[in-house]
Amino acid sequence: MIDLDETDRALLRALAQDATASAGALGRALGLSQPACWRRIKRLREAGVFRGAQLDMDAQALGFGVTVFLGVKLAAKGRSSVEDFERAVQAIPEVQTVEHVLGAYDYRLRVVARDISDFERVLRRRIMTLPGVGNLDANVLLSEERRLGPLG
Amino acid sequence: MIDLDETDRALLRALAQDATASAGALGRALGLSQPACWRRIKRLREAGVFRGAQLDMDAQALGFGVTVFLGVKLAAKGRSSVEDFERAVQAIPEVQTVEHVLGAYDYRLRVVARDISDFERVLRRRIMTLPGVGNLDANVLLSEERRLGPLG
DNA sequence: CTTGAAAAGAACTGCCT
DNA sequence: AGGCAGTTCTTTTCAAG
Repeated sequence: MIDLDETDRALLRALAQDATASAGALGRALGLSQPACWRRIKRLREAGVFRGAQLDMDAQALGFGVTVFLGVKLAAKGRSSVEDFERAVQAIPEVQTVEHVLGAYDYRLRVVARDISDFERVLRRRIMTLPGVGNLDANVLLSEERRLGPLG
Repeated sequence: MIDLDETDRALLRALAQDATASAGALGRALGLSQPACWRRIKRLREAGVFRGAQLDMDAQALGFGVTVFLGVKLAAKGRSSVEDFERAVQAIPEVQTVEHVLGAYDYRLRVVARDISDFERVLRRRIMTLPGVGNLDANVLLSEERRLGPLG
């Protein structure tokens, strides 16, 4: 845990929106020289603030028009059940995110499909055959907005 | 919607993991020359496949140790209720993602907090005072794994 | 698609205020 | 802490085969 001043927050805000921005460009935007900005970035990186810079692509443009969130409750929760489930779910290509959670569900999955009938195929042949699956709950994504959170 | 060959998929796979990788480095990894790889990237970018390259940061390292997913069901679903809710929820800094969904909930929120007692503050003073909120359901994030999905 | 080269820009280093 | 000047490296970009 590191403490940030206002300039660091502005830097993180900018980087959250465009991870490919250079130190020079960021410095110009913040009224900082290139080396000063670079040193701040280096400090943040060494503090372990950056988990990675992953490109997010337009699923629609790639032909995946349907995104569904699945809440999964396991039927049995022994250790082997959990491990079996995790191993099996990671082999499903349509699953983009696996979140292990505590609450009404045990797992939350983000699943993409080409269309609704394609999703039905994934659900019946992939999801419902997973080992140990109990209750399922589905929510279809209509729209989403990502914000910066309090991290900036 | 664009059609991709196997090399394009490999490219997207690599970029999904590290959006800052250069055309040269990607080309070396794929057995492609730098200009060839660069042209493919340009083609993908112009096809609108890239939504952006956002840096994801370690919330833990920034002092936010608790992530909670909230399922929100609105009490009333008139148009003004929806608009009021959306406007109000976007003013809460602790909310990182707002997903408008269809199903058991109307919205799914990703909320971060410093710790559990900080989350209680957010919940009581921010979330529960949102206009039109009906039922709430919470899931605490234990761990998560992002995968590539079928886009690669 | 490849190699090769030129041009541009980014990363990094000392030194100074 | 930030700025300036400079070097070195990478990346982009444009040729030509």
